[in-house]
Amino acid sequence: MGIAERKERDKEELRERILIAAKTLFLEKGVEKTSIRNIADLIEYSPGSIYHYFKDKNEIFHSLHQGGFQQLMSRMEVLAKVSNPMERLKRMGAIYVDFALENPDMYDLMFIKEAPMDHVYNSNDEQWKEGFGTFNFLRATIQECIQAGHFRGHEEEALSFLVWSTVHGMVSLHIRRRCEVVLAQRQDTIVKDGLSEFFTILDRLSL
Amino acid sequence: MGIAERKERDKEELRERILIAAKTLFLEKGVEKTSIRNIADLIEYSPGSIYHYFKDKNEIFHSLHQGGFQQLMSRMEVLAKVSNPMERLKRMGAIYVDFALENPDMYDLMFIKEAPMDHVYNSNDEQWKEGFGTFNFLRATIQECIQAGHFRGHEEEALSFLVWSTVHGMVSLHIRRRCEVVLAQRQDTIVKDGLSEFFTILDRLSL
DNA sequence: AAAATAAATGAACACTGTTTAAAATAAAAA
DNA sequence: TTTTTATTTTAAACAGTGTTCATTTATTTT
Repeated sequence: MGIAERKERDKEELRERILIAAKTLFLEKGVEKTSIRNIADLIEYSPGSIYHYFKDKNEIFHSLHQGGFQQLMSRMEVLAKVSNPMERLKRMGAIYVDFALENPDMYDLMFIKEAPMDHVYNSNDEQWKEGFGTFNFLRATIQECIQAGHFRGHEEEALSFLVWSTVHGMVSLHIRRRCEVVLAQRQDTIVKDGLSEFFTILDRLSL
Repeated sequence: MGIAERKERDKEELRERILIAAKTLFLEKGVEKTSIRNIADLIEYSPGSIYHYFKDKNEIFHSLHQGGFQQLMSRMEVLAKVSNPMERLKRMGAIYVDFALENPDMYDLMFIKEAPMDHVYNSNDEQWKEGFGTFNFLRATIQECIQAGHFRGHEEEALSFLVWSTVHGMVSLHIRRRCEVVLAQRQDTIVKDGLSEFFTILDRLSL
């Protein structure tokens, strides 16, 4: 009965090759400008054959996007060892920004892109609950900060939203290229610089 | 000599009709999914004729994009009367958020939607840079705040980017409905609440 | 009325995502 | 081994895209 299993493995392998090719091209020239024919060319198969492994182009995005939340969550795991909540909060922000800058297309799919990904957020997708978990982790950390005497006068939920918004705002303006004209001469460092300004503010709020 | 002028007016009128049709469709189904043929159908002209009034699709987007900035800029004009820079900064944030919440589609077009036109951001279009006058106004205001003794230890440009990012982050997460799952019970107020948390932080940084 | 000018058109080109009937290949059964 | 069955891959086709351009249509000038 090893033949059926080998066939299954072969099929899974080609599926994986499609995903790798798609990811390569998405990162190289963007999702919209990558065609099914481009992907097919790269793996040396016909365009039609891709539709044997994925329903459509969106399903390829979705498949890659699932991996995205898993990646982000696994990056956050090192924070379990950071006992100081303020330190944890800052390192959380750094991990979030790093992830976004290193995987802009993935981040785009996860937090910026609209319509075709709506079903992801309405479904009981396990990976989405992972993302939900990330925000709850932020809230818990901020709650700890408050209990430790920081952020006096602030409300936990709204402050958590504000913190999330701040890092999301920076990386999404960068990813959608809204700071290129306005901050042309320091495109590469502006997000990191903004983050360090944010850390300065957080430190000042701790006193 | 009134004939030439009438022709000029007619031409300008058709140009305007193209823009209105494009705006309608862009906001309705997105820039990428709106075709030149769609626009032509709506104004009951042939697709080719649109190229008599705009170099390409990018130029149509560009034109609408600028109009949005002009709108936002005109709302900011009342701030000229606010002499206290910290007060001006806060009211600027409120105007920005209000504009975004009242015109989510236009905001989407201006700051969130994928901007397919590379040449726009790479060009040294003077008029385009005018569109970003709002950001320069923010920078000037923060510069004034620093000169008045606020934001000690902060760097003006990076801080300006951070402030912009914070308000952009909140409204864009709201517009793209990323807080619905995570903050289901206070969708309607979370942006305003987040902004008020932000104001609290700004006040604390003034001391 | 004829000539010159400007505007609008529709067909064509090279792309896109996706579907599908047919062909090639591999596996199972005779 | 040969035939039948199932699967995988393909090429062609469909309907769409942005854009170009020769041709037609309408308007203005002579």
